[in-house]
Amino acid sequence: MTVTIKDVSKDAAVSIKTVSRVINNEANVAETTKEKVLASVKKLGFKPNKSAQSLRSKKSYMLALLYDNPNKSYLADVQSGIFNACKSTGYNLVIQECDYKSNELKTDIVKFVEDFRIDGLIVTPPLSDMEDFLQNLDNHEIECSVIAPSTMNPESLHVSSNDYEAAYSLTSEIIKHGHKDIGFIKGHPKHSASHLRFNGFVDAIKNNGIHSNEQWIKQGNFSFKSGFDAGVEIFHSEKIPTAIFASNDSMAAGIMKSAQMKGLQVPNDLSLAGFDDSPIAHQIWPALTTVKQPVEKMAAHAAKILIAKFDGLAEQTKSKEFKSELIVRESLKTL
Amino acid sequence: MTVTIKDVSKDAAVSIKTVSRVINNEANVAETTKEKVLASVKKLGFKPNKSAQSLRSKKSYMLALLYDNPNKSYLADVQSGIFNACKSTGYNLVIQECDYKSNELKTDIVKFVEDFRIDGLIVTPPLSDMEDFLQNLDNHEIECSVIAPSTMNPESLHVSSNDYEAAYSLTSEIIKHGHKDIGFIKGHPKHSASHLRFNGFVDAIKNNGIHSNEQWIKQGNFSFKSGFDAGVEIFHSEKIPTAIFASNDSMAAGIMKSAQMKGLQVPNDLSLAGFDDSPIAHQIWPALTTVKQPVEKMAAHAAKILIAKFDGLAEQTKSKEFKSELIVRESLKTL
DNA sequence: CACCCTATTGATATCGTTGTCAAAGAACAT
DNA sequence: ATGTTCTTTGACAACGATATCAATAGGGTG
Repeated sequence: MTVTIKDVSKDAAVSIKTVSRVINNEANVAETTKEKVLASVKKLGFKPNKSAQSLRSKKSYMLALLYDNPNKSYLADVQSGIFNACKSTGYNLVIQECDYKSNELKTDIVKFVEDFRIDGLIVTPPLSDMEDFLQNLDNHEIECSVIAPSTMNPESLHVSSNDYEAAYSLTSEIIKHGHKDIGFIKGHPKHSASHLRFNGFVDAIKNNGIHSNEQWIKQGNFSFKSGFDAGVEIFHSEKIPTAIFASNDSMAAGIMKSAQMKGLQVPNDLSLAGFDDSPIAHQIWPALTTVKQPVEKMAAHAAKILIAKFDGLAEQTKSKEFKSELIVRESLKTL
Repeated sequence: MTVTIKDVSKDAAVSIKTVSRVINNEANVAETTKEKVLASVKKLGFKPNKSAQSLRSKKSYMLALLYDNPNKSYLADVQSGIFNACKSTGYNLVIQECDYKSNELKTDIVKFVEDFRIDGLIVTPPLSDMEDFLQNLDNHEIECSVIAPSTMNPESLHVSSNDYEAAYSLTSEIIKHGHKDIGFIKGHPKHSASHLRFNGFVDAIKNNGIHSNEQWIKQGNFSFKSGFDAGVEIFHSEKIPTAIFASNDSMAAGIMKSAQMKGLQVPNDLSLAGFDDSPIAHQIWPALTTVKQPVEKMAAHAAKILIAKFDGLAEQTKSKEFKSELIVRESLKTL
């Protein structure tokens, strides 16, 4: 019925151990033997039994995605990227939602990994920004690949994006459109991306000789509501900015709502920019000027380097920084 | 180190087979023996090894989610529900993206299930509407639980929502607000939900003695763009409706954009309603009147009844219809 | 009391792989 | 020719659970 390693070994007239060596790409197998075995594998349509491999080798062939991020679109992209990377590797993905504020987080995750014998973790913000959490994983010798960590340990596996540069260039773009009175909504303080984006904004402002108004700089948390609230506050002040840069699209949408409720027209009375290019960016009117990160590619790469570490692939799969892309849409007007 | 069934059997002074019987809830184990074993299991913190179970019992303890749906928010909710249902059961979820238009879909999925020894499938729209696809799974004796199927075979496992009733009552609500000139944007023709929603609309219109204008009824496909295009067409006609009911929120957002570009104010010049209560529904201004389905709960139930079938749980977990909730927001105005 | 039946329990084979270790052969140095 | 090392290969045990089937104990029946 189902074809096993034994069938292959008979067909190829070698021992089962030799077949095992071939399918695991082990060294010291004669080239001719290898070909013979591979031919039989193909002919019989042999697929190694995951459970048996897993049982004997004490590997689960399962990666886990750790997240605590309410952004569904981001999560979907991350997942999609990882799945694609896993597709032909024999690894599977399980998803684990976390609570980054929980006191038991560290022990819970260690327990989770041990209970399910997870081979490796892929960690997303804001968990990727928690030094002690990552350190704890390291102490327990749990392999992981980190997406957008705050500090990039050259030893650890990670992928990052150029948030600082992207925020800098988006800010410059806003300035190029003639804006001098620019507000900024910060992201969730626990996400390192928030600080990178803010720093990019501040430096661009400074280097263009523009003075920033503290009243127009508000703390948000990446949620629509926090953007809305920030907007309400800003539009309540005596003088309002001509442009606002929100650290993500949800908050930008929140600002747009508060502006429209106040009777302000975007972009005529107020220019607006977001970050992430989430679906909402082009589903509202006017569509948002924003920055698109290759989230899916980043996640795929994070998975690839993790798997490469397990399977010892010689490929040049290393930690890497990805470039974002500026997307200028209707919400930004030239003064 | 890791504690096995052997350790438990020693500790409880019974055979390993008896331990196995207890952890699998098999019949014919004396109550006292059972308690003794469970005490040891707890004391030692024993967790059965998935791979070993899987190898011997020829079950993978893996469910797969089949989808071909661009709606990330819907997908995230479905996943989330399934994960919650799996949490304490020992089952894991793998996600499989499909192309419902592919000719090889049927064979690909059968191959996928056999290769990975998937125990059961959870099928989402539009795959759940493809009779022959489902029939093929049945022919291959592949277990599955279907979310929102077009025809509800009482033998099959499924969960459904009351799309027809919800559309009927949302339409009635619009009418109650004084609207008589109402447009409708149909959803993707391959989704049975599209027809249910349309039928609900049509019947509500009829039963309230209102005449529908064919020009205001457009075919969409659930995408933002199709809504936008439909809006452009409708607003191009000599007389425009006072309200439009779009079969989902994305399309409603598309209409809103086209309305705003045409200089029409929502809800003053045009009332709008969507369906799904996706994030965008409250992230645009004015926020959308819509219908919220308990997607997460539905998906969780779909997983539960599937798992119950495998594990033979006696619970009253059966196919079930879930009720939707009407959410009235700013986009609907009383004339 | 002998007999049968049922409920409970355990000894052992088994699932399909990889790990261990030793053997055989090739290659090379002495 | 002999010893040494390295490459290639295979026999068999092991991973940790469940399946099979037989053994035992207890209860009811004639």
